[in-house]
Amino acid sequence: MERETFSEVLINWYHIKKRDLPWRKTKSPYQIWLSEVILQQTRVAQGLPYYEKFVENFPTIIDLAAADEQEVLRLWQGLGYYSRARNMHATAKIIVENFDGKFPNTYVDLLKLKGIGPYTAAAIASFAFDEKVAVVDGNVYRVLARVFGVETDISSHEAKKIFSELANNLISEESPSVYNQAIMEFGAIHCTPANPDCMFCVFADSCEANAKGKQAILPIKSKKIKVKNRFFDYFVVEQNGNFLMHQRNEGDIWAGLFDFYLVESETKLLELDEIEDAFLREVLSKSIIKGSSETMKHILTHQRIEARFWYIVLNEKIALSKNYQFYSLEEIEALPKPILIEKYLKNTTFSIKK
DNA sequence: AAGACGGGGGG
DNA sequence: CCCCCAGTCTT
Repeated sequence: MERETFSEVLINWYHIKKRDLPWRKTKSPYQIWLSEVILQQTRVAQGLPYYEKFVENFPTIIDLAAADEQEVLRLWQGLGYYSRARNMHATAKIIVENFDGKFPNTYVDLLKLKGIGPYTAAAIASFAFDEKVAVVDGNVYRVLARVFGVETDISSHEAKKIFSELANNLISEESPSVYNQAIMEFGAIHCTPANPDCMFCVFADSCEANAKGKQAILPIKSKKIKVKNRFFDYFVVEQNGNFLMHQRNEGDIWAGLFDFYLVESETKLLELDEIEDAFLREVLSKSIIKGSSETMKHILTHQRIEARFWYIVLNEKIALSKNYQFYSLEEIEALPKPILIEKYLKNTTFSIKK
């Protein structure tokens, strides 16, 4: 296929079929950046309400930079990959404080910012500044692998280079921005992972995968993720209507989010007499056990968590450690929390007496 | 080059 | 149950 033909056909398709999405109506690099970070590894349907919330709460990069990280994380709650929110917040501060609030306007400079990798730099550079640089995301891998019959393993080192070069050869000279939108839109709603609509495809006659019936195997992806089992016994310690929580550290899931006192096992949920944790032993000796929740399963891409929540009421004073603190239910509402914790709180009624 | 990092939706 | 999603960062 001629390159002119590919981008022209694609762009013609796009003008007819594109969805009406809010970040396509702006040239604001801030709003485009916001949408791109939200949409990393996230579907439009899931990200859309978050985009609206962020634009409403933080209309400008100044507002975002001025916010507390906890506030940003709370707004991000439920979207996952929380380092995206923390990196975005840190980058907002850098742009406001060091760059006088002006967004870097080239691919190369954008790439230097935290949380902005090759995909997002290309997206911002083309959408906001009309730079001719091709985006390469999961949609682009799929569309190009199928239409051009590229069988390079997309999880291999060389794939990034091969697909990137191909995409940059195909990109429209006149409207690189529209081309980038178009190829991703085409991958998202027409050339879908499962059941692509090849029957009514604008590339039906030229697509390699369609000719050879290889839609199901392209793109080729070899990497398999290992799933780790984890068992969480959470201790929901109440004292005078307040609950013990702390902010999770980096180096594990949910960094920066708040949860209860956690005892983890690699093999099974624990019974109370198996608890060896010294702090918890002391807490238990001074508490009334109100009961435990049903086992809750929480599935992440790379982890399968079984969790149980022990609700206990602490009657005596105790020395706190590890950045733990008591919070009222009202304060807890404002804290950023993992969905697992949010679900537990939602399904539990505490009989609090003060 | 490989692993870590969330949560939801579709088949 | 398995796969994928407008990827990036760390080791």
